[in-house]
Parts: sequence; C-alpha cells; structure tokens
Amino acid sequence: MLDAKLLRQNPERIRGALTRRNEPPETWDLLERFYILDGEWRDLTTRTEALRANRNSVSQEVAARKRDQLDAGALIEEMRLVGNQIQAADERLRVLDEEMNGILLRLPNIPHESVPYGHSEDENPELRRHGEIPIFDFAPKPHWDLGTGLALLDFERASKVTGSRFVFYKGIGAQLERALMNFMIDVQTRERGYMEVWPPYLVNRTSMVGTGNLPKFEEDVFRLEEQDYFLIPTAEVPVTNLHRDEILAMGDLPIKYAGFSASFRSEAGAAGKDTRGLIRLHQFNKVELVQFVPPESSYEALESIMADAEAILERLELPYRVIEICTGDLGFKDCKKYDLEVWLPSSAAYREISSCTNFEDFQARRSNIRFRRSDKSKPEYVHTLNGSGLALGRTFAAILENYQEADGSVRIPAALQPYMGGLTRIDV
RNA sequence: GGAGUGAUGGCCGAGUUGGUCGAAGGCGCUCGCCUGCUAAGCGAGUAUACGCUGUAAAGGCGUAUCGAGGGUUCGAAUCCCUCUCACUCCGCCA
Repeated sequence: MLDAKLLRQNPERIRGALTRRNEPPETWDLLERFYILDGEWRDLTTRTEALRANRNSVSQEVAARKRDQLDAGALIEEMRLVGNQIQAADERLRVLDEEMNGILLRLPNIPHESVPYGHSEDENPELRRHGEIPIFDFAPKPHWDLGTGLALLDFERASKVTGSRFVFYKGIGAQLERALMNFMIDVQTRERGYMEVWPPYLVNRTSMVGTGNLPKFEEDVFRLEEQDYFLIPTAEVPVTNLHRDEILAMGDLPIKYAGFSASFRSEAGAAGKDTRGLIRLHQFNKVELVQFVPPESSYEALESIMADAEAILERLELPYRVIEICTGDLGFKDCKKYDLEVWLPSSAAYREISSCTNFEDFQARRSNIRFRRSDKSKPEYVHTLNGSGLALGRTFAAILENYQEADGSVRIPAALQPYMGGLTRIDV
C-alpha cells in the first residue's frame, strides 16, 4: 500500500500514477474519498487527543485529592462527561480509520518512472529474444497430445477425481516434473545464492493482505469454508510473509529465497481460455524467487532476479523472449515488471512462463517488513521482489513441444538428463 | 479433541489489594572515560506510531501502545468478556 503521508503531501504524484496506469473511475473515487475522510479524521483526532490530555491530568488530580482525603466528586462527575465525548469521538474515528485503511489497501502501486507508457498488453515492448525457434518438417503437436500420447499426463482422470483444469502427472511424466523441480531449485540455491524454502500451502488472511492479493482479488483465490485460510496462489505469499512484522539487520540483506510450492488459482473469468493442457490449471507447481533488499538496490535486484529466471530457460535451451510490462498492463501491486515468454510451437507464439517484479515498499508497508541500517538508525521498509524461476507446468509443456520428434517421442534437454537417471528421450 | 499454564520494551524478567508504570532490575547495544592488549570497571543514553507546532536539520507539546479486540471505571499492565498464539499432560494421527 501507499504511504498515507505521500497521499497527503503529494496528491499530484498519486493522480499522475493513476493516469499513467489507466485506472478506472472507481479508483479515482477511492482517492477523492480518502481525502475527504482524512480531513475529518485529522480534525477529530486533534480534538479527541486534547480531551484525553485533559482527562489524564484531571485523573491525576483525582488521585491526589483522594490521597489527601479530599472530595473529588465534582472532578469525577466532570470527567464522566468528557469520557462520554471521547467515547463518541472514538466511535467515529474507528469508522473513519476502517474506511481509510480499506481505501489504502485498494489503491494500486505507483509505476516506476522508467516503465513505458501504454494502455494494455498490446503495448508491452519486447526487449530481446533468445534461442533458436525450432523448425519442424512436420506439424508440431500440442503438448497435451504429446503428453497423453506418451502417458505422461492424464487430464481425463483428473477431471473425474477433481474437476476440470487439474492433471495427473504419471510415470516418466511425474519424474520429469520432479526433475524440473530439483533442477530449478539446485540452480538457484547452488549457483545463485538463494536459500531453499518449502512453505505452507495455506495462509491466513493477514498474509494475503500483506502481499497485496487481498482485499481486492478475493475471487481469484480459493478459500476454506470453515476457516479463514486461503490456498496460496503462489509461494510469493508465504515466503514474503516469512518476515512479516520483523525488523531485519542491514547485514541480513539481501535475503534471497527460492521456494517450491503448488500454486492454486480459481481462474474466475477465464472460462474458455486455454482450456486444454498445462497452461491454465487450478493447481500447478512453481519455483518462486523472492528477495528482500535495501531500497537503493532494488532495481539492480530486479535485473538479477530476471537473469536468475533466464538461467533456467537458457540451461534448458528453450527459446524465449523478454517483454517489459507497460503502465496500463502493470499489476495492482507492481512498480515495474518483466515477463519471460517461452516459445510454444503448437500455437506458434510466446507464452508467459515467468514474471519478475519489483514492488518497492508496497508489500513491505502492508506486511510491516523493515530493516535497520545500523543499531542506531530508524527502521525503514525493505523493498520486496519476486520472479518465477519458473512455472513448472508451462516449462513441462515447452519441453514437450520444443523437443518433440516426428513420431511423437520427446528428447530430454541435456541439463535435465542427470535428473532423469540419464534418460535422453521419452519414446513412444 | 480433553485438561492445564502462560503471553510485559532487542532479550531475560519485576509488577496482578486499579492511580506517583512507557513501565523496577539485569543482559545486550551506542557514546564517552579509564586501560600495554584482552577482560573487567565508571558515567550517560537506549521503543514505535500518530496528531499539533516547528526547523536548514533538530526540537517542543500531546495521544496511543504491557499478545489482539471489546467492556467496567474519573482513571487499567493490573478487574471482566471474546479471540489468537505458545508451552505441558492425555487422546488421536502421517
């Protein structure tokens, strides 16, 4: 969330951000509403605190008189009235507070000045491409055909057991998914300085609010009926919340975690989109990279986190491109974001496989994650970042499609072979 | 799931016949002194947020915070209620 002080002191900056982001009128209404509430809140706070100060000093007086065996009845009576006024004011302040906080939690982040202006995803600039797009002398099959043909994937039974948008990985398929997990985690922990974490898959509401997944996007996630717990939509949520309400030492930073988890998305509103295959499931696996850094180095960290994700694609020798997200396509909590998109031959298109984001202090402020430069200095908010490194399901799909052969068999990328017991190809 | 105990400042730990408690004491930390080095010793300091005021910085005044929320009271760390979490024992379970 944004700093309430910033809203007060620099309304033009906030309005500029909303303009650049192409925010709908509702967001503007929220902002104007905030200013109205804030005026009343500050006025009432000042007056209430004066009443409190008065009551505190008179109460001392009461204590003194009682000690001296003097009558304090008049003072007590007077303070009873003051107490009533305070109570009424508190009531109103609580209401104001709640609504203001609700607004703050719903106002989007301010895009970094370097983010290109644009209205929608169509205006996201492509920064660069890597790898050779494979040329097939046959019609490349989609991964779901390859996967079911090789008995690696079973969508039919998954929809019997659970429902649509779920999958069973089986046999070599399950092994491949597990190999991807180990490969990705190993690269990030052994070569790129991340600490491995395996987080809870359920989190409480406070954690979801902390990362910015709530209150605005409740329809996108799964919630337990009997308890206010949510299935994590990404490991970003539990891993970022690891340090909620903590004050870190400068020497601890940067903190870098690579977390493996299943991710759960309700995909509300995605009816009809990507209905086949591994691209859009209610549950998928992902290795997520999360960093906590001092503010001055967060943009450097964004570049490095992207490089960490790219390392996986490069080692798997998958063709991909990098795009930068323009202001109009930026997520609610993002300051700046890059997407990595992998080539999928069956659709002859690049598809998102990783997204690397700098949130600056947006999440840190919500979840109260701070650090001290030295023992004497005041706590400051850290900057948080994350990036997928990578989404396993989409990587699985990309391998099947890019490494397929005319007969429907699939070669195993060299980097993965040690994780597959030396297997070099999956034969029909 | 049943029974019980507890939650105080960076840490430990007093305080529970309500008032002089933002909170004793110790440890840690910071600065200064002392000191061949180290250790020890001496002195001072050491929470956060918000509001008002104000500045080049600072500061000043006030309010709130003793797990969270609510209540009683002129006044609550201290009394009452609800919740959360931790620990112990029993049961169950991977």
